[in-house]
Amino acid sequence: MWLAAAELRPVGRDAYATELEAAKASSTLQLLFKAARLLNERAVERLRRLTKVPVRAAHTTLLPHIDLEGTRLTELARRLGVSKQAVGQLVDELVEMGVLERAADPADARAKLVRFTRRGRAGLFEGLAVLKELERELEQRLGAATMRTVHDALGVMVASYGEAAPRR
Amino acid sequence: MWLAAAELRPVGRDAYATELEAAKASSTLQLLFKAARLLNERAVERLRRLTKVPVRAAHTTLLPHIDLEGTRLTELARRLGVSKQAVGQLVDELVEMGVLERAADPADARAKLVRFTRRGRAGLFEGLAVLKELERELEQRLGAATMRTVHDALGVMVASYGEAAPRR
DNA sequence: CGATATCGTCAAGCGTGCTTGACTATACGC
DNA sequence: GCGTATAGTCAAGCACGCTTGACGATATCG
Repeated sequence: MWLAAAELRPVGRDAYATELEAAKASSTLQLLFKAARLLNERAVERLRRLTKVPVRAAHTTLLPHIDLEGTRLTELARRLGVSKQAVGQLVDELVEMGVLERAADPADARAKLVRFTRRGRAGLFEGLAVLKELERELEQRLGAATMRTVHDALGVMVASYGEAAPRR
Repeated sequence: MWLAAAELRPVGRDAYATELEAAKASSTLQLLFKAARLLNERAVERLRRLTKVPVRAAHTTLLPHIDLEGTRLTELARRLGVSKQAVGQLVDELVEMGVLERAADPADARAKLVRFTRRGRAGLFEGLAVLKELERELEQRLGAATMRTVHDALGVMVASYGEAAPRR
């Protein structure tokens, strides 16, 4: 759109040449943002349609941090970098949906272990299957070698820019 | 974390083998989401520190759709796929920050053209510079060839999964 | 001219994802 | 046993990014 704009203004074009150059040079990151947003939308959309569970992005962020034997709320909050109350609400919703359950922690009577229900585990498989399916589609378009390069590059990016700062 | 969990449960490990496989296979997309989130955070953070303008993600989504000669509110809403009222509020904030201004549209007395102020254009340069800087950092880590492969792959992803559905 | 559509704005409200503060129950160190 | 820290919950509230509805002003078409 910037390019189009500049083309409409023959006067002053030179003044914006640098700008356009910069815009073009920066497009890899803009592409990254856009690609992530689009793929995330597609994944959540497919999963919702598949499982009839009104799962949201916040839930899918939470789920991978739950260990199979169960994880304490406080620990989840620590891993996510948010308050335990915030996580508590997400867990409430997922319990309501039949995905998670709370069990007493045998090691500590104050604590409860948040863990998957049988149905939750099944849904998890479906969720992973959805991601896998999207990845297969991408791999068909991109080729295995490119896919691998992209994978490794993304790994480097994540490693370079670190994790969410832990809270309190 | 799934891996660690499975390792703690020697019994039942086979039952989760498929799951773990799926989780590993799906990690390219998870990496994509994480990389996009981290890089976006860094970019907004640097820009804010640099310009002292409390710019948010919603603003940076809006700005690239504003043509240099100015763009109507309705047109911006159409391009973004949201209501004109929503865009109006973002524009209000950016006007308050001194980044944008509203000018009468000579072609239509009902309409106003949203466009950059001088200072806004300067800030835009800085914003692009920040992205460019982040990209340079990445390119140093990844190498030019990989960077180019990633760029093209992201382009394919965006093209494959299309644009935001236009509203009304 | 008049009917109708469009541009921008005012107002109110909602869902999401968080926060802080306060409180109970249990654990643990001295 | 007692003081203090920790796990989870209840409650209230906030910022953000949106929405819908209504309206005045201007444009456009017949």
